Amino acid sequence: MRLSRLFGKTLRQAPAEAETDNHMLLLRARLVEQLAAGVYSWLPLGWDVARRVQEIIRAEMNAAEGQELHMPGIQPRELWEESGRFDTFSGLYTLQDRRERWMVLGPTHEEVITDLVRRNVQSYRDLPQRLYQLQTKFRDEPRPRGGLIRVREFIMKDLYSFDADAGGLDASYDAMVTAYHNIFRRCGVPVVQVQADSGAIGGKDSQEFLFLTDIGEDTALICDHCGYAANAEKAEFRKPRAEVEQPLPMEELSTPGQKTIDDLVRFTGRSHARTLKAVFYIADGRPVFVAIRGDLDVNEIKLRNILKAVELELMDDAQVRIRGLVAGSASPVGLSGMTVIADDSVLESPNLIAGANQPDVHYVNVNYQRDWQADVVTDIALARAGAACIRCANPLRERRGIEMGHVFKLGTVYSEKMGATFLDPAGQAQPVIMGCYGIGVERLIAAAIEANHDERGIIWPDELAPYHVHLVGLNLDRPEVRDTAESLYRGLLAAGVATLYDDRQESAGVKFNDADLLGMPWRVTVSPRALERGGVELKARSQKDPELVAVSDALAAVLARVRG
RNA sequence: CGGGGAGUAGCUCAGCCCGGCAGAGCACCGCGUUUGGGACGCGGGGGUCGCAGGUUCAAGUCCUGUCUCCCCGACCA
Repeated sequence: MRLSRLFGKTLRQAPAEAETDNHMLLLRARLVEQLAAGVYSWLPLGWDVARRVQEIIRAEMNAAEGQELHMPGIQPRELWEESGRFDTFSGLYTLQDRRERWMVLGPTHEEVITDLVRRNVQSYRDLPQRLYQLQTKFRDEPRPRGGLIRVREFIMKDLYSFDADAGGLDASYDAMVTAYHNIFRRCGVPVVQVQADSGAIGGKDSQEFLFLTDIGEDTALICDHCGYAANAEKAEFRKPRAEVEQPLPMEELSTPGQKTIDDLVRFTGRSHARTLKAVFYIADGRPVFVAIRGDLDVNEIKLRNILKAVELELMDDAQVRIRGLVAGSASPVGLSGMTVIADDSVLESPNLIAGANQPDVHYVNVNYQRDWQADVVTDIALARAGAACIRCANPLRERRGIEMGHVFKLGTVYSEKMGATFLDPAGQAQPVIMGCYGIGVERLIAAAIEANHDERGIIWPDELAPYHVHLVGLNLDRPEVRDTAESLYRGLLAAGVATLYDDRQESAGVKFNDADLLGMPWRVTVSPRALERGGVELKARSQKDPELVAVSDALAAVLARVRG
């Protein structure tokens, strides 16, 4: 490709909306252009990268016995009602056709693939199946952000596995995990595999592949000692033990003006772990009282899962008053009329300080079971940096990360609801056991740039580079330069090397800066200065200084490096 | 949805407080001189100042409404 003909000129200044390095580089190099919030066009150079990423994904999916197919973006609402997700999947794009029939723009394809499988799989002999596609997804995100990091329309690789038994699912899942590591390695993006919450997709086990970076919107907790790693949404940890004491009689304590846990700690001189924190939520319209030890915070994802709630929000002041709760001194003691969820930290923590549900009064020596009970006692605590690893008790490290891929063991949640069954060897109908596995292409490319750039521009990993050689001609008005450059260009093309030839009438500075910005792995410079020294210059994007190769050997030398 | 910020040329922004000829740099076009890390001279093209309404002799500037975009949070894969 001649750079003079390439659609889209590089930008010296990034548009104001870009804040992260990858976003600025995507825009400056003209890989993408924004059309609306979270909606982007791929320009030719960017689309070339996107195609290469998709080819890597295809190769790895095929190697893992995946079969590619392609499903519709427009899906009938009824399918989503069958799975129960029409009302629960937030951000679903819906539309009506001319006969006023409701349709959904697919944000994911569990429903459609399960429908396909129930029509086409009858016997255990038809299993396993691993079916995937590279397809455009639509999600009406509450807040698109970070350039390509969170968008409303994007290409996703989604593979769905169908197995006859749990062992089959494990094999499919493991094959995908291996393939994912291969994909991210080939794209130059380091990842850590973490335990994850399965969210709106459903199912039991799920893991995410996080690219650790300060610009990430997820939080990972990592144990460097034993290797435990989990998304903060899911992370478990060993809670600090309470002091062992005999339960003492519960008493009132006058606490004028003391409202927060911190107030109580200062006022009483007791530690945070000796207090009981109360938080109130509305879960799908129902009031919920949550109690947790004062040194811990509520993990709202865990809480939502316990409640099986779609919407979970903190009560506002008016609702708190209506329910008869006293903010700042709310108490589970004597509480009735709402669901009470307690973190298991309260079980073996005797003699806590809790609210008394009257202003300026707290109770001391509150003990679970004797003084109050919850409807559910379980782990609903949020893990933080320094918390003790659930496996080995060493302190966890907290890092931000971007979710590059997510794998789920769905089990039979969809196959049971949608009647996707097969006959086992005994002739019994069984629900198909499913898994699903997703990678976002846009996000992967953004991460690849974030992980592979310097202050001058992108440094493409070999497999993603839209061109492998960036051929720079300086002073192309001189015949010996032009002839050498043109001849090299033709030679590279004939040898099948993807080459971007900067044939513009621009100064050396402009051309070198664009070469660094665009980030092709190899730069070949043809100039009067180099020719006088008997050759052309060859430099890797990652190297500082070029080497000189003889004109007669130039083509062979470049080919050796590029293919090396 | 809550909080904050911004919409003026393709990009970055000034002008708005204090109403009075729409500007700069980069980019673009022409001519010439240049060419090893974002050259220079001369000449030129490009704007319903997000949109609607209002106030005024006069609105980019003041008022009201509205839309869009960005950031933080909520939420979400």
